[in-house]
Amino acid sequence: MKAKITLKDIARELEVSISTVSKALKNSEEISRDTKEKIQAFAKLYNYKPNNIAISLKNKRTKNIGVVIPAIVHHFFTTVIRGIEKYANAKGYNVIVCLSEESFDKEVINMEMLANGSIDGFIMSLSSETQQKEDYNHLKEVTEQGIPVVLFDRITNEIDCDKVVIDDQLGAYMATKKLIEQGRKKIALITTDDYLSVSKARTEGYRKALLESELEINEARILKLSTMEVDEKSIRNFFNTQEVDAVLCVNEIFTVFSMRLVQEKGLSIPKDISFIGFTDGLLSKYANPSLTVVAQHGEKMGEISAQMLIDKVESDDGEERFQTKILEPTLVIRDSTFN
Amino acid sequence: MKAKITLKDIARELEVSISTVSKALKNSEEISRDTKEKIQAFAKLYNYKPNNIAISLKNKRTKNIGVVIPAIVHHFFTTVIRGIEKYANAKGYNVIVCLSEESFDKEVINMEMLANGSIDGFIMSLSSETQQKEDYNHLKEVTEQGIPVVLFDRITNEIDCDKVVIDDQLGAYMATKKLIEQGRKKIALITTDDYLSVSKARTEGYRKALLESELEINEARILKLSTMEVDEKSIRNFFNTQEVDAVLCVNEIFTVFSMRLVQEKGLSIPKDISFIGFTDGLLSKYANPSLTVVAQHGEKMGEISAQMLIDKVESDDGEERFQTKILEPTLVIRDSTFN
DNA sequence: ATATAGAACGAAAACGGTTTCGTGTTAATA
DNA sequence: TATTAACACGAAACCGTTTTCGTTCTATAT
Repeated sequence: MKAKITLKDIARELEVSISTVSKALKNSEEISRDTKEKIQAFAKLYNYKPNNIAISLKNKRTKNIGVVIPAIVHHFFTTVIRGIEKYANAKGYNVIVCLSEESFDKEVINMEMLANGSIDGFIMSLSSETQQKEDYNHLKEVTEQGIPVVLFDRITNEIDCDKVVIDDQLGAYMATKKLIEQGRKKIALITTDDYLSVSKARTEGYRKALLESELEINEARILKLSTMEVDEKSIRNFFNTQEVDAVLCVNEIFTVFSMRLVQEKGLSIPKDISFIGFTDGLLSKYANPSLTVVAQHGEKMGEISAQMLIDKVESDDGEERFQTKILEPTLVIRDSTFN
Repeated sequence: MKAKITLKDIARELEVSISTVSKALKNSEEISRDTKEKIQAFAKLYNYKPNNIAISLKNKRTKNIGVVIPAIVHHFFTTVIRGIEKYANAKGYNVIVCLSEESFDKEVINMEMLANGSIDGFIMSLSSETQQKEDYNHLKEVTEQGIPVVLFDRITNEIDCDKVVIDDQLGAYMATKKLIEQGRKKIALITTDDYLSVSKARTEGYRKALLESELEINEARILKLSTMEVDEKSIRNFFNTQEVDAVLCVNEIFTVFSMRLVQEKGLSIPKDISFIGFTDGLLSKYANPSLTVVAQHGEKMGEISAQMLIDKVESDDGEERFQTKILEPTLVIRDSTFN
């Protein structure tokens, strides 16, 4: 086991000072050709690499960015991470991922752990519990300490920081419009409680499209699930009591699950009933029939978030100007609707 | 913006030495009651938290663990991360995730970035390119430096370290046996090239089961895809030329894609043909019909990996004893096979 | 009154770098 | 020959902790 070699080791071995070694390795003009070559050769031979921690301490910059998300076993979030990784890595940053698992407390703990010097900034999406409680003190503290934060997807207006979202309302609006164009009249919406910022916006888009088309908004056709898990009983009951010819769901899982229920009842998709979901993940592509969805462009969202964060981190902090980037959702047409 | 307060700040403000503050905050016996109370009160008031980086430098321990995986948009890997997070967080560790994206070079770069002090140990699964090249020098270097490594799922025998895998051979064996028991005679295998350790093991399990049951092994019934992406043409061609009554696939995606193809041909699942896949993910649960799969227990795998790694990190390094944990796969029966 | 022990605290080294500011040597210039 | 500038290098501070080893002072024992 050959332990890591340090500047001190090189200095001792070559009988020069630590400063000389440091400068030589940075190719400083101050050091003579000969000395530089000698030191550089020695360093290469012993595979010297500066210690990141020491550099972080000196520079007060870790080159780490903290990502706090509610869950990772969700296609959307994994694509966002991928985008973040892509941009961050290219810029020499590492990504520390923490999961809140939709819990407020975990979110707070994770942020506190990271905020004590481990990272240069946060990219995060709020846990459902946090959005429910509307308690954002942990975010306030962090921003007040001057740590940059970028919020994506599940955001809040309570915090002044950069934000990246897709236009959820527009997405739902586009989807609903599409269904209306195809002659659907009784369009259902399966969503979660309004405390989730995205669900709320999507519900608004749905309503807007119906209003515009002078279709009645039948509240009974809006199913609000209190949890993000598939509440089989509620969904089953919904389809047993409501007669609908199209369904918009706020995620993939609700969609494929609903499709199965109506297929069991002998309905044909999209002949008798159409479906549109949110999130262009594996399920959408491989479901049977494949799903028409509102794509959220998670990877792009991750890249933009990372870019905004790193810009802030590396800027000389002159002014505090925050922006909110709103990405346009895209409708990906597949077989759960007509073309 | 109130910047973070340091020991030095407290010392200056309270007119004591830095050492006294440090000791007082750790409730050292050396410091008088009065002084301790005064310092602790002050620290709490200004919300003092020690700087992680400084502590890392001092202790030569970062409380970070590096996770290097080939991809994150894969259900299996996300469940593993979840397991790692769960255990690591409970032990006060943070998880730095790096993606190799199946690339050897990225894997090497990521490891080098992290190996210079950023982490206390690695948990990783090899990229396909690495397994193909069989070049493990980056791993050797890291282990030689005394950095603990735990390999999971995609492992190699070339490296002496702890390992966690499921018994892939057994998984494939169990699955194949199940199909045989149900009267299937012409069982196909859709896999990837053998350089992937897991694919190789699964192929062996498949062969073993057939041999045991004295069924012929028809090499034409084994489809080896050169990439992990869905090679639509090859798969389509395979089903057009081969007559089979059951299919074992090494992942979910191959399975659902194949199911669709045969469904298009008018076959009924599982009446005419059965399917079993690997990985108990969303696709399996929500496919139509739902998938019978060999569950890999990713979350458990992650937990165990984290446990093994942290044990090593925190042990006093007395001896170098490495173990390989082999988890038992489980057959999850759903609707793509008979019961 | 003197030696001694313990209490309470501070100085300084250490972790591994970077960087500023000397300083000694040499060579060029007046 | 004296002055000066350039060159090549080293000392030391600094980042924020922890920790060892004094040191000072007081109180007790002799």
